Amino acid sequence: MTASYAAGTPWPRRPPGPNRADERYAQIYETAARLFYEKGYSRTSLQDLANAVGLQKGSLYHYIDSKEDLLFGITEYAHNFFLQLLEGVDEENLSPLAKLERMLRLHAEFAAAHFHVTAAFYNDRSALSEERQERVVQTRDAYEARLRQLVRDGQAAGEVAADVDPRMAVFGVLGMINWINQWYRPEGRMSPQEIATVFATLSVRALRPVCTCTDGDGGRQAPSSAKASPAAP
Amino acid sequence: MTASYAAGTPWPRRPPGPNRADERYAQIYETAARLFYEKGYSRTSLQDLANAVGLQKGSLYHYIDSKEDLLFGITEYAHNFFLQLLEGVDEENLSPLAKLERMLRLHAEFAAAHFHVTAAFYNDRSALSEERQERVVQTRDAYEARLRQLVRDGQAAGEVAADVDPRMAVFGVLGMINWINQWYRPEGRMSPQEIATVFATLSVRALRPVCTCTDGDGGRQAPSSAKASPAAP
Amino acid sequence: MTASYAAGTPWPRRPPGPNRADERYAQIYETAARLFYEKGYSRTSLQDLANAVGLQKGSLYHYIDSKEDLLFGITEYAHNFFLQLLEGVDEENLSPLAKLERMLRLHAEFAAAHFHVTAAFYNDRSALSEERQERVVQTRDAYEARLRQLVRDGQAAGEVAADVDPRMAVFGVLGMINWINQWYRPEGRMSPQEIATVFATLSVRALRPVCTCTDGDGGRQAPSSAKASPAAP
Amino acid sequence: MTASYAAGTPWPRRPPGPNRADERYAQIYETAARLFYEKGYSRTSLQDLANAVGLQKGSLYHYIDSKEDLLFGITEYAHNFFLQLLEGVDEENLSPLAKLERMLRLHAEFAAAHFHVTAAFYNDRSALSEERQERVVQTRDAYEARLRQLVRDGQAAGEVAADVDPRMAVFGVLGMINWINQWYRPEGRMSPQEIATVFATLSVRALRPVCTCTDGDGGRQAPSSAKASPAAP
DNA sequence: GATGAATGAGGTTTCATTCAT
DNA sequence: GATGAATGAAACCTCATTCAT
Repeated sequence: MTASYAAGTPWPRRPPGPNRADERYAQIYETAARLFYEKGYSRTSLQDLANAVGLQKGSLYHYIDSKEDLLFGITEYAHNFFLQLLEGVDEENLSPLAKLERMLRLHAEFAAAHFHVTAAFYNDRSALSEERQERVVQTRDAYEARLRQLVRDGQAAGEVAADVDPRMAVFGVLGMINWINQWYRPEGRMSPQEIATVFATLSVRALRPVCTCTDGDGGRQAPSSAKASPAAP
Repeated sequence: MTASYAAGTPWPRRPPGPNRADERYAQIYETAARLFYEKGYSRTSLQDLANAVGLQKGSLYHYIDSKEDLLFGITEYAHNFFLQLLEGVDEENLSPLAKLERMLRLHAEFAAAHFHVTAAFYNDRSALSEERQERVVQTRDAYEARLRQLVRDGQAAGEVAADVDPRMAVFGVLGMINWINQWYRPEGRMSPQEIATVFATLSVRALRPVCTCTDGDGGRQAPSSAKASPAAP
Repeated sequence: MTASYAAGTPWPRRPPGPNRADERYAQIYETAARLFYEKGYSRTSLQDLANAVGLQKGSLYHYIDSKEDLLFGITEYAHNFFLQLLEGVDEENLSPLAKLERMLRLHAEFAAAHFHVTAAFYNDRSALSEERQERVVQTRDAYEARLRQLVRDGQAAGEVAADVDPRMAVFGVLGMINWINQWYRPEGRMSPQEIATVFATLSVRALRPVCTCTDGDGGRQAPSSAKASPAAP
Repeated sequence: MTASYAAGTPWPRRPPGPNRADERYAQIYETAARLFYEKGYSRTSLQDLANAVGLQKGSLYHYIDSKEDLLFGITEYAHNFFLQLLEGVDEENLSPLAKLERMLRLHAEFAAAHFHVTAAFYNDRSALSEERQERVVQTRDAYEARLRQLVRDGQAAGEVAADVDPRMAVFGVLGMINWINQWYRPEGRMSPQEIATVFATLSVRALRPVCTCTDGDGGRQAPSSAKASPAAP
């Protein structure tokens, strides 16, 4: 797997061969992703979509069988990304934390580059059929399990602080990344790759063992630590 | 402001005086928050809500004027929390990073304790009227600005690594926290306070200056740093 | 079972208790039965029905959950009739042919008195869900099997001509009766009971052993018989 | 008219001359008849038909001008049969009851051999234009009138029981025959001709004068007669 | 306070039909 | 002859909301 995720045309096509209608498919799915991002899946009507692509409402049904197909097609894009990510990363010969960092970087880059897609993936999953939700959830769970394992491996290797709770740590770094679609704008200052680097770095810093030396007070003055008792009830 | 956020009955009441119907208001708003969380605001019908509280659909209109009122009431709960958080934290005499850590801890505790509320706040904001959205966004922006300022202050004080981008850092820690509603379950192993402590700690560790000493390998093995060139195109 | 089939209000009611909306239910189902009879189920729109009962299209959904419910409710009327008919007739102490005649008479009377219902039952069954179709078909088959058995019993008792094929005979008499809805009009000359008597009599005459005596020419001039060779290919 | 009805290619053709596309016409009309039989005219879409014949929906319009054309073409097949039947039977020199038996036999044979056609003819007539319906109804009425006249002639000749109501008798025998499409299957035990013979025989037996002699108990034990008072309320 | 009938706008979907290619 | 994109009307259905009781 390369650093960038760019499957050719990710959207479903009905006729298998090359087809001059492929542009329409892409146009429809891309517009749908944008509208779902802007208003939410349920608040986007097919009338909205038809208007945006310049078709009649009914004409959309040449390209889809149901509105849910649109959402599913979009979530499949993300789903397939995670599947590839799961397969790809183990091929490389890296330390656990390096692997983790690599996965998070790729994930974050994808989350920014395809923020419409990840927004649909996370916000409107409940609009998919039970069956389809389960598929998505299974892959998501496998992905999270892989990340947790890397954290544990990193702890065994001394790369990750022993007091880190792998579950919490993974929830935390995923939150950072999956939150990107809430604020990212393509016209913004930073590219998806730059954002990915920043977040991968922040994640690694959060996980690494706490420095205990004295030449610098970074570690000492941390105003509280994981051992700190929780705030008063 | 105390460590825990617990405004008495946060839900709106139409008749201003005390009223034996207050329970109904609370029941309706709490049930709505749960349903919105489970299915999304738009996919939850007032019939669903009426069924869940044991009323007829029409009877709900004794308690609300519109469906949006429910969503607004719920988001107001979060909104008011942020307003209080903004006011409260400066009263304390703490270093910037300590203040930041305190805000994040309170925020995270709220995010877990009221995960239904924060989910509605972030996922269904686009269903509010323009006017109401703007109000919410303004407060959110003020909150984020305050956090960024604390990061910058921390950098000035040497508590926060100089190479941290305040915008990215704040987006990152907010993502961690606002993601809590995606995985938190009240019946889970950790209490909101414990979760809050963990995330506050992780955040602080991510922000603090990188340790450069040699007595310990925490710093050396960081597999990449913020200066690392982004992944290849 | 009495000779006439008159269950009080045959149409479904949602709230179980007595209800002032029962009239509406009856009005809607009766109008639906009439419209389905006139134009067929598929060619009758809910708009047609709404217009006919003076409601808005959407208001019909207070009384039904789907258009198919209307068809199902109507076919249930016939379905229940056949179930009662199956149970009821054996209680009487009659000869096989007398029982058969009694069932056919009751069936024919029902077919005329409720010609809207039987028309829907037979013409639009394919619009019901698979599940519901199967239910109906099972009962229909049980009913036909009972009639065939009565024909066979009649043959054993010498009441029915031995050369009669029970399957064909039952198909024939059912055809007679189920065809009633094609021509019956309530304002016509004959009442359902009169029609039922005529058809029961015709059926019995068709089944009885052929007379072979000579005092009368009834038997002799039958222009062909079951033994006649089929028409030329 | 021969005993079997087999007009060469009954389906309409647009280009009047002979044409290698005739097979397509036949295929389309026959498939349509089958589909209409299985699901009803209104519930069969042109997409269903196109799929079944291996064409695209739009391509059907090379062969038809409208969906109704298909139904009309099919009903015309039956319509023409009845016209031929009306013309043909009087040429023969037979007694009234023999003529009647002959017509019913031919009708029944047609009804079985072309059960798809007769099903469409009777079930979906209401989907034709007013004009076309009227044409069909006129022919049907003429046909029924001819049958009634034969019954009356048979009564005058003493071949048919005097107490038979010609209208009812004709409705009855037509019901038997027109019901055939509800149960006939080509792979069944009996051929259309055998079925036709059975039903013609049953009809004749039902109509003939009741035997009043004593050598045999066929007549005496008829459990009720046309004079019997109708069943109790 | 509560009901439930009724509304009316708008949602997703189907489908016969047209037409440029 | 055949395609398949596109249309537009109309279908079934949902639902927030109103209101007389």
